Formats: sequence, structure tokens, C-alpha cells
Amino acid sequence: MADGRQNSAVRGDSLLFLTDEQLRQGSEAMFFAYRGFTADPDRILADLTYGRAHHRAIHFIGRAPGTTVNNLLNILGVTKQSLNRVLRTLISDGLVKSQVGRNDKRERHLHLTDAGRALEQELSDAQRARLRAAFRDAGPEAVAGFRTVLEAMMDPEMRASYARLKESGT
Amino acid sequence: MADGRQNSAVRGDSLLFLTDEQLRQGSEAMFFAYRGFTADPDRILADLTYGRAHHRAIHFIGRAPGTTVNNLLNILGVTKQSLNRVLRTLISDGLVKSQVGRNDKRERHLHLTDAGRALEQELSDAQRARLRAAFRDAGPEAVAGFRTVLEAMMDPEMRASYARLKESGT
DNA sequence: TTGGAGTGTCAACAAGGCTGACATAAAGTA
DNA sequence: TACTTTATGTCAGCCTTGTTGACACTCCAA
Repeated sequence: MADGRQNSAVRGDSLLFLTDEQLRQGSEAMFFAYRGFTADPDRILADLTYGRAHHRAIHFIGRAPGTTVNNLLNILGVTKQSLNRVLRTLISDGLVKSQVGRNDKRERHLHLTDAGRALEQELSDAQRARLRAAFRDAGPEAVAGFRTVLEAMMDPEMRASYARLKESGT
Repeated sequence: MADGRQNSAVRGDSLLFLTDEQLRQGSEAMFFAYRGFTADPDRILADLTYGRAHHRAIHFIGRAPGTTVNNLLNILGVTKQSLNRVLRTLISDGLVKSQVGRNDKRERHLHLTDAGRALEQELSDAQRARLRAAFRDAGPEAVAGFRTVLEAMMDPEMRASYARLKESGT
């Protein structure tokens, strides 16, 4: 990929960060970084019978206690069958409890049990340790940029879910 | 959320960007963004019989033509059985060709065929379109920060692979 | 009362990870 | 030369996690 033939490059110095080569490096950075991002929790989960899907369920239940199955479905973007399989094991293993809704008894509200919270903590700690080191090394401005780009990369519905979670955490 | 992005982070000496809440938002941003990142190529691949694993193989073969199986194995971080299954279909479908090494005849050097290059282009274009839009919206400084943080998030071996690819592209 | 929403579950299947075992050819080494 | 190691391929079998399709049940709302 010679820099001469990049059409975005010829428009001016300010757009050099949008060359195909830069974008390709961006994708590769995403690929390698995501590997690192999931590596630590994956190691913990491998010892249990759990996988990444369990981690995601535990994470978002912990983040939004009392959430319904349907809401979780929207956040995770999988089928109810797929989620249900995961929830079933988590419930029967006593990490998650499912409560019939008071207003609408069709809904199930999901909460972590103490054991669930403990595992959530363990997984989050592992993941956060890496992120914390990365953030600290990169510095506040880089972190702000990191989040700006990630947010711009999301699908609109995902961006909305993300924003809702962000608000609920403050 | 009082003032748009809650950037307690922009003050250089403050460590508020390292709070657990900020880190948690960082993980969630990674999760949602990665979904967006893979969504477009996934849609193209779904129509063919291929999956994300095929995309990755095609991408890195296209990026480093003539690479050996072992090298690809290290970059992708999967087992040879897993990679071989993917390569077998790509070769028999005429997207990738495998050549016995000249110096070391045990090695196989992998190249994309014209058809392989065409698919690689189609997939890259889809993925780059989203990345380009995100980069443009976020601006050069944010993109620089994005890459700094991602790089800091990688495992050292991945960072080395990433650096090698980065150099080879310039 | 009926339709539809929210949920759970069964069955079947596919992709793509994994391990283990074994085969082959080529290269390196004692 | 004989032995070992490396690079690769392949078979078999297992797991997780995604998918579709079908069906049942409960309950809300029109």
C-alpha cells in the first residue's frame, strides 16, 4: 500500500489519519486489543464450566440489578434460547436469581446472589486490572479519545444502551 | 450525566479517569464497539458459508502475502486444527493458494488468489467504512488516543505482532 | 374472550474453539 | 548415516455458543 494512491490522503495533511493504511491498522489494533481485553476473565472462566457468555450475563445483571430477560436480550444481542441456556445454568448454580415481576408477572427480574456478586467481582477485577494499567499508561487524553472513537463505532441502538448504562452508573 | 461526557479525566494530574466506574464504562464501550466493528463483515460472510474465522485468515494472508501457516497461527492465536479447517475450505474454494517453500520445503506459503483478494477487498471496505466514519467523527487526536489505549491493552506478544504488521504496511 | 407479549423449553443444527493422536516430509544434528 | 525436531496436515471427538423452528404457559389489554 503506497501512500501515493490513497485517495483520502491527497486531500490534505489533516486527513492523513483516514488513509486505508491507518484504518487497517485501526482494525488490527481492535482485533489484538480485544484479545487482550478478554484474556484475563477467560482464564478464570476456563476453570469453572463457564464461558464468555456467562461473563457477559453476569456483568450486565450486576450492572443493572432487577433487569428483565428481554432487556438483557437487547443488550447482549443474542437469541432468547441462547441466553436462556446460560441463565439456566447460572440460576441452578445459585449465581443468579430470577424473580417474577410484581406489576407484570410475565416478566422475570434478574439479580445476582452473593455468590454471583463474588464471581462478578473476581471477573471484573481481572478485566479492570488490565484496563487500568492501559489507561494509566496512555493518560487521560488518550482515554478520552479511546472512548470517543469506540462510541462512534457502535451501532445506534448499542450506543443508546451504552448511554443508558453510563447514566445509571453515575 | 450533567455535562455531556463526564470528563473528570481531562485534568492531567487527576486520577479520576481511573475510577472503577470509568473502567467499567471502558469495558462496556469495548464490548459494544466490538459488536459494531464486526457487524458489517459478518453480514457479508453470512451469505457465503463463511464466518469470522475465515475473515481473519483472509485478512492476515492479504496483509502479509507469502506468510507461513505457523506465522498465521501465532497471529491468530488458535490451534492448527482450527486454522487448518478454515484454510482447507478457503483453498478448495479457490480463495487462497498454498505453495511449498523454496528454501524450506516443509513450510507452506499462503497467498490470496484473485478471488480471495476480491473478497478481502469487499470485507475490508465494509469494515473500513464504519471505522472511517468513526475516525472522522472523532477527529485525529481522539484516534491517536484510541490507538494508544488499544496498544496498551494488548498482550506483549500481540503488541509485537501488531508492530510488525504496522511496519510492513508503511 | 381473544390476540399478542414475555418467557421458558425442547430439538436440531452449525461454527469454531479445544485436546489428543498419528502421519509425513524435510531439515538439522550427533 | 541415524536420530530428532520442525512444519504441516488430518482424523476423531468434545465443548461453548450461536442459530431456527415449534410449542406451551401466563398474563395484559382491547
